[in-house]
Amino acid sequence: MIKIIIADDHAMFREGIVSLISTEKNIAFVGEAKNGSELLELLQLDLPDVVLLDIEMPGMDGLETAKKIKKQFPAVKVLALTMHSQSAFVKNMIKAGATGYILKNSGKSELIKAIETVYKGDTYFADEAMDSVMQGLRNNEINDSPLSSREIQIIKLIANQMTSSEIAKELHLSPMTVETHRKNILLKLGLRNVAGLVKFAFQKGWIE
Amino acid sequence: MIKIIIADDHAMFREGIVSLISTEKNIAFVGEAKNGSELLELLQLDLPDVVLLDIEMPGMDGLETAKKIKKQFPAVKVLALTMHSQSAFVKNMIKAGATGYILKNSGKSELIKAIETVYKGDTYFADEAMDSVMQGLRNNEINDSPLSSREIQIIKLIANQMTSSEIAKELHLSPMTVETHRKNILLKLGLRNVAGLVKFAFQKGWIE
DNA sequence: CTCTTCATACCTGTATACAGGTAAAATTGA
DNA sequence: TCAATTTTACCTGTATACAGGTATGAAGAG
Repeated sequence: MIKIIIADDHAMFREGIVSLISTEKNIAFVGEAKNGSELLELLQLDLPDVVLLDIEMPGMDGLETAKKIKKQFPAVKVLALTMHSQSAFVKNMIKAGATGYILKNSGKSELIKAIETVYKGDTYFADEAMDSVMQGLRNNEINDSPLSSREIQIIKLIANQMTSSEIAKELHLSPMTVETHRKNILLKLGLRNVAGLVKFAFQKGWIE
Repeated sequence: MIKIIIADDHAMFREGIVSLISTEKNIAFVGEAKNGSELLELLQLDLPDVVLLDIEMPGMDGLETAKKIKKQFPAVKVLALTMHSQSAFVKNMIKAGATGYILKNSGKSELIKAIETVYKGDTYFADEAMDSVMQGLRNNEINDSPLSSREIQIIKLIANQMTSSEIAKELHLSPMTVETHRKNILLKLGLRNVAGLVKFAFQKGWIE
């Protein structure tokens, strides 16, 4: 019997998945969480074999949560569950310790297969996700490091319609420095311009 | 017996909801669609009472789909199903003919209640959605985006990281024309640059 | 049939962003 | 403590965006 917990901010989705899996005899839900911190609390009470972890969640997101799980409960397998197949998401989740990655537009059979595979200690990655990573590697060469806190801070200000020189004043930096950060961010994320930056920030939930 | 169809691009979510509702004796699924056009095809074969319509879908989105349903099959009730409670989403769906609006982070009981309410011919709107509309009205949001359809089209392309000249090629226009549109958009909305533009587009729900 | 908005296109500038480097403190982690 | 990363800062260009105009044909509303 595989014990699993789901963490997703949408109740309807959680309940749907629980219902969908309920017919499976060798898989049982032992908990539901609507965000990362709630999940970590649950883990302290009862350890599941696998965590179905949504990447996009308000508050502590899937990335942070996965890191903490792997630190505090290394035995628990993390199966990332998301709508996006972008390489940055996938690579970050792998780094954070996820051993599986599937998309919400895959069906029940793939979900179950992924859970069983991850449970056995193997890795399971959706084809679309792997394709995306491969393509990213072909284009991007070296860069896949996540953003630093300074870079995130600057993204937020850019999204607030500020220019580099305004940001420089705000943070008591040289405009050159801000430009360098911008450049590095675009490079790391494989984006072209502010539009991509703001879009990314929105999808990350850094701005509303 | 209430006959319903669900339209959502995520198979996992669709299957989950079908499973969740399967225990209900007075509600039966008669179909599933992964986008708007697939849904319209299904409607030509068999008319359900209620359509559970996800707003965010690739290709023909929920808004367009709802309009077409109301035009071709006015008897079918549309219950909008989404993650967002922003007033722009809600208002647009109401305009498009939806008589219900619930969020994906509400639970099974609310979903069923919404389906039954809409089926009876009444309207059902999630509290969060109505609050958002009210707050929008309290501010100055009455001006239902004074933008023309061309301008909206261009905003979407800008948000897609395209430059003016690329957009010009895409739409078979002069780059100057695109620049003029950009300028007018910024002026109308009181924004400064692309960052503001993309942020606005996100808040309006024009991009995901 | 006017009046208005829309979509189209152009002009002259300046400001800002982007692309390609280099490099050296400061900080962090193993 | 030593290596890696982060944060800082600079340089040289080119491309793009932004600000300030003007203007004309077409479509729609009154």
